[in-house]
Amino acid sequence: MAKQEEQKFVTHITPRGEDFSQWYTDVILQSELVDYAPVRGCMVIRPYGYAIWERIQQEMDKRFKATGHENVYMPMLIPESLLLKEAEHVEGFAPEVAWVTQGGGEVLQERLAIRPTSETIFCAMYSKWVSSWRDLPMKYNQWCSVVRWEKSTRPFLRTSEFLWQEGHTIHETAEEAQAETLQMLDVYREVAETEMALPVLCGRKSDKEKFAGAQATYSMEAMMQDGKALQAGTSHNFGTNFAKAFNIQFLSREGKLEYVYETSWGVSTRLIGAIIMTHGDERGLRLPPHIAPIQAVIVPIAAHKGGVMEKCTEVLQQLKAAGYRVKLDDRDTVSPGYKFNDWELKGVPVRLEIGPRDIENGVATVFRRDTCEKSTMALDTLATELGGLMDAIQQGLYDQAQAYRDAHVTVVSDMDELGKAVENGFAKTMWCGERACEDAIKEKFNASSRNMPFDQTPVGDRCVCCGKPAKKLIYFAKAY
RNA sequence: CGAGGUGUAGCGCAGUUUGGUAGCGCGUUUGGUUCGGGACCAAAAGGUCGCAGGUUCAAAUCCUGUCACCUCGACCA
Repeated sequence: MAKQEEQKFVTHITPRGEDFSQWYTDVILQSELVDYAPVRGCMVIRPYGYAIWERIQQEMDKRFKATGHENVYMPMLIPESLLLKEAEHVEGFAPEVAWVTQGGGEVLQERLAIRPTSETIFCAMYSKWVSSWRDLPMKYNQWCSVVRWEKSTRPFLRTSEFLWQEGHTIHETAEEAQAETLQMLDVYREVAETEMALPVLCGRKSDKEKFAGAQATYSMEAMMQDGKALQAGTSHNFGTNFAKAFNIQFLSREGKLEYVYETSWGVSTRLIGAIIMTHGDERGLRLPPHIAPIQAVIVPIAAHKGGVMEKCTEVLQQLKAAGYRVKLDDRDTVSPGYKFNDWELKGVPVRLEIGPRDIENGVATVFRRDTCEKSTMALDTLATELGGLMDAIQQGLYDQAQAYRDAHVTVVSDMDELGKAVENGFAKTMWCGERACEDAIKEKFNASSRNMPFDQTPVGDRCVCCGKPAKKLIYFAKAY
């Protein structure tokens, strides 16, 4: 296609290569995922954006249930005294907590925190609910929003209030808690890879980067198209830290009073940001078929002509019956060309054009969003052929993202190389395990340690920063 | 909190240097013709120029103050 023609499609989005932030903002606003709220640092999630979140919820929830978890709901307001019980936890969250100090015209005796996370209130309830080893494990999850008063915000990636899921579990033994921690990280990885087509790097966080109050934090890290890292999900093992602070005890099989072992894990609407910044292109979003709220859109051509709308409706019913999420764009106020661009911007994986010419030939013109290629498919076998196409798009997006990620991970062994590597991706390197070296890298390159992968096959024997004997294989990157 | 920037129609902006009738593009409304890659013609609606003072015959424009938002740092999923 000629260059000028190509340009026509994207006149209203800042080209991705020029200013990635601006591209991101243009895409999320113009595809009607979000709008800015009249509240500091908050966003409004519009129907199309929320539909993506619902898809993620469905996929996650399915797996939570399958691994024996149940959904509950905890209050949004947490008494200050409760929040203060675990010292590290308070220290970590205090600066970004929002407080309620009065209600109904009265000043409260004890101010209430708007939850920045719900460990404390889950702990308060668990201490009440557990008395015997027979009560364990307790594996609860909640879908809710939390508030963190961040200094700077960006839709989906960091907002003052955000939607998420937080699982909180308590167990009889350390081994069980560790297994739960790793299992849930693996659930996240599996959903990210198979449903969202996001390749992720899983591993353990350094002590500097771990969750406030955790014994160990594990994360999955995704790479955005500007080379920056996005922490896409975390799973924490608290050991007995919180149990001791909140006095969550049970009588063991041996009749002894013991503390429970606790975990928590969460993913947020940040995942939507990850999908956008991983798969998006010059025309806007590209949604993987598995999580796309609309998998195929039917655009009638010359809709006023006899038989066109009838055929479109027929195909709609046929595909719906086959289990696809399909939409017929029957707006009569805009031209087909406008619709093409509109749905491409919104990332719908497949577009079916049906006009007089197609009907005459018994076909639909099929446009796939990932490659922007057009072909035709026979109308009578459309429902089955579409399945193969969806799979190809799902896989294509994953492969493309993985190839990009792999091409932007650089193995480095000294600080100069590390500095260059984090300019356009991740640095994979060796580390002595000292906080001082992480601080130095942060100071020098504004990059942080992402995680230490489970596969610790060394790429050297010296710390990239201090040169002392290395203890860990680790990733460094600039992060969102 | 440090440094920079921006506030004019629903959105994006011009106008501010040199004070003098409030402008443009997109969108919206109505009618008509169109419909295989962001259609066209005609008509119309839409503004306390962020807010408060001041200077002036006259302020979007000059002066003072103030508020909000954005970008980059520090902090974070």
